[in-house]
Amino acid sequence: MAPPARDTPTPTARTEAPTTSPPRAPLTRERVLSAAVALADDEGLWALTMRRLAQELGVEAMSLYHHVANKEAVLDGIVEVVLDEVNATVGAPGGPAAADAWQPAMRHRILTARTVLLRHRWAPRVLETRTTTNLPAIAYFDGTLGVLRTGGFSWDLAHHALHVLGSRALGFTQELFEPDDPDSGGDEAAAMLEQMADRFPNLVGMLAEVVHDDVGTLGWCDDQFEFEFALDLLLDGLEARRAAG
Amino acid sequence: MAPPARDTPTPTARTEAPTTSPPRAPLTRERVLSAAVALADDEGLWALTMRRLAQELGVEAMSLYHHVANKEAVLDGIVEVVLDEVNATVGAPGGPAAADAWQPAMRHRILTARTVLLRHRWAPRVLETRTTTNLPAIAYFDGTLGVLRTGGFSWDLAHHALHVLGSRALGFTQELFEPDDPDSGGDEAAAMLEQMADRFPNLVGMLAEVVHDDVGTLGWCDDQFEFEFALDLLLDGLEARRAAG
DNA sequence: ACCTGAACACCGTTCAAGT
DNA sequence: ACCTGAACACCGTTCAAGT
Repeated sequence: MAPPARDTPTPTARTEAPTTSPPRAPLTRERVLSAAVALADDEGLWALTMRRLAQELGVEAMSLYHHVANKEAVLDGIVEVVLDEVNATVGAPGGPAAADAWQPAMRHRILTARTVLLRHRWAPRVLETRTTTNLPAIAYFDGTLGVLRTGGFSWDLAHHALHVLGSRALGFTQELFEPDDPDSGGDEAAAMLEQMADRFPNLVGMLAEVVHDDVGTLGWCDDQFEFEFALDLLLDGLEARRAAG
Repeated sequence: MAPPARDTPTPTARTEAPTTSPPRAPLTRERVLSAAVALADDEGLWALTMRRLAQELGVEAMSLYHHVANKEAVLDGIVEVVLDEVNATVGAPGGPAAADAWQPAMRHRILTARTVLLRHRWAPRVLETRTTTNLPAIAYFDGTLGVLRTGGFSWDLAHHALHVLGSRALGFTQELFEPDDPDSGGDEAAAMLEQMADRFPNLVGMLAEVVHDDVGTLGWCDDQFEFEFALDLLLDGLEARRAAG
C-alpha cells in the first residue's frame, strides 16, 4: 500500500509547491508600492503615511526605508505603478485598427486610460506634484505620438497635440460643484445660488434651463459626457489643423 | 514764533495720521490670509504651516485659531483671495467691447486670468483640493457664462463650454518635462531619451525635428504658446458647435 | 542582510491659563 | 476679547543596536 499522506490532496492542503514557501513573503519594493496603491485606493491619499503603510504590511515603519528611499520615492513609485497599468491597458491588442482612422483610435486610447485613472482617483493629483521625469509617462506619450504620426500629423502639430491631449488625458478636470456629501451638498449650493439670482444671473438662468431630473440640485453634470464633449472638441479641432496642412 | 516741532515734517517722520496708529496692527482674518498668500508665493506651499505663518505675523501659532478655524480654512481662504484678484482683474472695464465678438472677449478674459494665476502658481493645485463651494469661483464662471450668452450660445452649449474652458483657465496643464533645475534637468532627460531611441522612437523622432535653439535639451516647450494653441482649438471648436445651432 | 526600538525635529490642534 | 505656554497625538526620518 502506498502511504496515504503527502500524495492525497485534501480540501485544505491542495497541491503543494515543490519548493518550501516562506511563511511571510519578504518585503520588496514591489510589495511596498502595491500596498501603497491599495491603501490610497481604499482610504484616500491622506491615509498614506509611512507608519500606516508599514502597519498594512505587518512591519515596522522603519523597515520600509530598506526598500524605498523616503516618502517621495513612494509617491514616485505609486504613480509609476498606475501609469504602467494605463500602458498595459491601452496597449492591449485587439483595439480598432489605427492605420486609417486616427480619431477613433485616439478616442479609444484616451477613454481607456481614463477608466484606469478613475480607479485611482488620487493618481493625477500626485502626478502633478512629481518633478522627476517619469518613464511610464514617457512611454504613454510615445504611444500617443505614434497614433498621431500614423494619422498623418507633422511632428510639429503632433507636438502641440501632445500638450493638448496630455492635459485632458492625465490631468483631470476639477469637479467644481462636486459636494462632500453627494446628497446634501448639491442642494445646499443650489439654495445658495437661489438667494443670489441678482448677483449671478447667468448661472441661475442656466440652472433653470439645463437641470433635468433632480430640479433644485447641482448634481446635473454628467462627468463622462463632459469629458467626451471636450475630447471631441479637441479631436475635431486637431483634425481641422491637420487637414489644413 | 511757531513751535518748530510737530508742524515741520522731517524726512523720517512724514505726515502723521490724525488718529493714533497702534504700534502693531491687530490680527484679523484678512491679515492672516494676506500673509499666507505672500508666504506661499515667496517660499512655496510646503512652507505654509500654521507655526511658520504665525511667525511671519509676529505672533504665536495658537493666536491664528481666533481668526481662522483651522488650516483647511486658511487654504479655503487663500484660494478665495486669489480668485478675488482674478475677478478684479478680468472684470476691469476697458476691455474689448464684447457685444459682437465673443471669441476675442473670451480669449482676453482667460489670458488675463492666467496672468494672475501665474503669480500664484500654487493656487490651481490648492483649488483642486477644495471641496466646499467657493463664491469667487462661482462669480468667475458667472462672468464667463455672461460672455458666452452675449455671444449667442444656448444655455446647454454654454454649460458644456463652461466645463471645457474651466479646466483650461483654472486647472493648469502639468509641465511634464519641467525639470527641478531648469539648467541641468532638461539635458539629463534628453540624454536618457537618447539612450532609448529604440524604445521611444516617436519621441526621439519628434525631438530631432522640433527642437530649435538648444539642441539636446528638452526646454523647447513654450508654455504660453501651448496654452494659446489649446485655447484657440477650444474656441474654434466651440464656435463651430455654436454656429451649427 | 534585513529588521527594529528609541529618539529627534517637526506638524496641527486642544486646553487651561493669562491679560 | 484676544493672546499664550504647555501638552497631546500625530508626522517623516536618523541612528545605533539587534538577529
